This record gives sequence, C-alpha cells and structure tokens, in this order.
Amino acid sequence: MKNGGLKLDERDLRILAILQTEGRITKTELAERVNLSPTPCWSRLKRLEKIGLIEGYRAKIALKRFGLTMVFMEAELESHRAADFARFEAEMRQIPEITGCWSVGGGIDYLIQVMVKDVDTYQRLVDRLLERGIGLKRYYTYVVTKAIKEDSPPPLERLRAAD
Amino acid sequence: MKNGGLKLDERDLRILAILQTEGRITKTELAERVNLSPTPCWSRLKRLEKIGLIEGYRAKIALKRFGLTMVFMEAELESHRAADFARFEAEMRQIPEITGCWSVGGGIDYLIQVMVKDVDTYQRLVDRLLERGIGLKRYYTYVVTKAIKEDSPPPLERLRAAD
DNA sequence: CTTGAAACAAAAGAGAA
DNA sequence: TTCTCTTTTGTTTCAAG
Repeated sequence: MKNGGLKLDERDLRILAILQTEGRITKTELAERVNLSPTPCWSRLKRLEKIGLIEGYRAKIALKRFGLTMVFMEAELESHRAADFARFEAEMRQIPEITGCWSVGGGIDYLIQVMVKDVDTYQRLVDRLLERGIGLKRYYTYVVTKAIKEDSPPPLERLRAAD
Repeated sequence: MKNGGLKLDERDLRILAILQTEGRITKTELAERVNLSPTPCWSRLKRLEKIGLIEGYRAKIALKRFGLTMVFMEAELESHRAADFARFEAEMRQIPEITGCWSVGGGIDYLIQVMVKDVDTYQRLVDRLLERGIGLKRYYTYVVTKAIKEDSPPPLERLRAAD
C-alpha cells in the first residue's frame, strides 16, 4: 500500500499542503486554517510525521544570492550491470555539490543536478569523476542561465487521498 | 552587490546551513548551536529573513508516497525572440504540475521538471501545451525511474561570505 | 473532538561588556 | 555595537472528560 496502509482525509491533505508552503506556521494557526482545535490538529500532524509523510522541515535559502551556478548533466555509463549502477549512485550521494540525481529512461542513464561556485568548479568536479574510474562514459552539460521556476510545491490537494 | 551589500559572517552562514536542514529548530536551540544567546541570534535571523536570504520555510513531503511520477522534459522553441520566451515562461509558471523550469544553453532551450500522477497525465499535459500554440517545437521526455538524490542542500559553509 | 493547565519558546526591553 | 539577562506574551504538549 502506497501510504503504508494509512488513510488521509481532506484535512490531512490540507495540512500537508499548508506546511508545504508555510513550514514554520504555528500549530495554533495551522489548526485554525483547517478548522480544528489545536489538539486534534496536533495529533494529526504527529501522525503525518510518524508515518513519514513529512520528512522534515527546511528553510529555503536564496542560493542565487550566493552566486551559485546550477548545472544539469546527462550521464551515460560504460556498463549497465547492477554493481556499476550501485557504485555510481553511491558516488553521487557522497558529493555535496550534487544536489539531485535521477535515473531516467530514454538513452541517457542519469540526470544530475549540480550546484557550484562557477563553471570552472563544475569542470574540475567532472574531471575528478572521470579520473575516479566510476564508469562514466559520456556526459552532456547544460548550464542554467535562468531559473524560471524552482521547487514549486506540486498540487497535493488534487490528489486522491490514499489507497 | 550579490548580497545586497550586506556582509555575512561565519555565524550567519552557520545559521543558514542549520536552517537549511532543520527548518523548525527552536530559536533557543539554534542560538546554542551557534554559541549565542537567544536575542542576538534572533536578530540575526530576522535580518537574514528581511534581506531575503531566507525565502521561507517548507515541510518536505514524501511525494513518492502519493505515487507521483517525476518526468523531465527538454524543450526547444520554434522561435527565439524575447516575446516568445516570455510567453513560454509565463505559461510554465502557471502550470502547477510543472515544479521546475530552467533555461539552459547547449542546443535545448529549457529543462522542465514535471510531477504528475502517471505518464498518461504527463502526455495529456504535453498535448495541451502543443495545442496551445505556445511555441513548443520539439521536446524530449525522460521519465524518472529512481531518485538517487533529491533536494540535497548545497554546501553553504564552503562559500565565501559576501561581497 | 473539547477544555484546561503545566512546560516551553518567542519576542522585546534594559542595561553591561 | 553587540551581547547577556529578564519579563511578558504566546505556543506546545498532554491529561482528563
């Protein structure tokens, strides 16, 4: 079962949707917004955290202001054995500049999101990866010149509750 | 000036780095972690919010648990006049399923991140875009089969403070 | 679900290093 | 200034109905 066998009602979804954009709202105000008194709202929230639907809370930092450059990289591996994928993925997880990595179908193996000080730093990172013999065969680089939209919360409320 | 002419010291960076992963930490604990008493820590925090370095707070929701599918799309526009870009970008911003959109160099014009219930819904969304006469010439679809890493906070502490 | 009370955190001021 | 300390106000948590 997708949600660990737990059902979510409209209010739970509303709570999630609110927290998705206002992670530091007070529990009192959250309760008001979903038309509940603080206590039941609080126990719903606890439940949502406990079953892992809320994975944590984060401040959204204006990374642009630090002059960080975003680069996307399409990567293809030399060999497609399970062990090679595993090694590559372990490497991805370890590198802090790599902020996202997804395995995708359609010719390329991985789509990788990188945040670096500048393109030079990116190139050094790639060189390090290549030297490392991690199975990287081919890669394409796409330097982001403008962010039109980023981390925009997906519409939870349109979703059906739980299975 | 990149940071609005405001300087950040080690403590400010530390505060940002902590909030980036623990967005709901209490101000008292935050103060302890940066070796300050609550008040000065609180005013630093206020300042960081005020100058826009902290854009907000968000709960991280386990979207997988909702059975959402992530799709990346590379898009190329028919025409490259400023007005065409603007129209396309305005459209991107309006569609809630589009959670990310970056303008990139290197052959393709945009890299677009989409969150949908299933691939079918994605296809309908693309059809809608095409019908709309929004200038979309060619697109490539990459369905995410596995997230190795996602929204991993970039290393702020390595950065030089401010200019 | 509601009330209510004890424990805790946030916010703001007064003043010392 | 920038911090520590203290007070007031508001929030969180949980026990009992």
